[in-house]
Amino acid sequence: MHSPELLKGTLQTIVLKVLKDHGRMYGYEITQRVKELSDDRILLTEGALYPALHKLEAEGMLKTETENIGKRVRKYYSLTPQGRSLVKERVNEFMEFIRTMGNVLQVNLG
Amino acid sequence: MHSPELLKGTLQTIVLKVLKDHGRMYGYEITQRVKELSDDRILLTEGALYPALHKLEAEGMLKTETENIGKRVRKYYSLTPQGRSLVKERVNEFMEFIRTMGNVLQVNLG
DNA sequence: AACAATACATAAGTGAATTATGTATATAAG
DNA sequence: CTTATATACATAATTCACTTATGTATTGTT
Repeated sequence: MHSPELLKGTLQTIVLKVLKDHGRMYGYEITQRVKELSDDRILLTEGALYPALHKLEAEGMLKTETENIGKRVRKYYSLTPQGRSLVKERVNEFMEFIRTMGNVLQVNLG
Repeated sequence: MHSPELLKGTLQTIVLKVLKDHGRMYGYEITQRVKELSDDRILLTEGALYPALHKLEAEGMLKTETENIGKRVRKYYSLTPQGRSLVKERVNEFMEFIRTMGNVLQVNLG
């Protein structure tokens, strides 16, 4: 696992980008996908993920559809057009941040 | 300026690496150097910097020398051998984090 | 004379996260 | 069969690194 400090501020970016790349997903699925993509290095906690999803939905960035799987309920999230813009913004912001950090730390990233 | 959320957790890494690259520096000098290296994108606040320096000193990562410049006092910080190890650790940690984020976000960083 | 820059320091407040707790179904193992 | 693990959601309490605010004082600029 990563020193979790560095992860701060990246949750929204991660959630949005994963949703963009994989389309319609439910919360638990997002945690598993991120775990897989990060080779077990990023383990999203439910206490962080669900509030983040609710917030993005309230802001109109995500829309939801509820599905019954057996007796269980699944809540699928997908990007709205607004959400699609936000992904680009957030990813660009992150890449810009990395470029800056590369200069400050004088290291070659990527 | 960057969305400051992303900066969280990078302060120690920045301070240590800048001290490694430039040797003996005082607090205000560090803020100016980082501002310059980041092209005005990272502006360290005193409220964050000074406590961070004090903590690193208390942990034996930095040592200090006080100098009188006119009637003003300057506190110069430099890395201890332990501090030198920590820099490598922190920078490696950051690069590893970037690599992971590259995989999760499916983008080419650097 | 007034303002900005230099130079340190610490206390109060914020907010995104962790940790803890709760509910419930499905499946594998023993 | 019953216990543990995985699936699936949700929210409240707490933490802690940071921002913001405040304080002191010297030096350089307009």
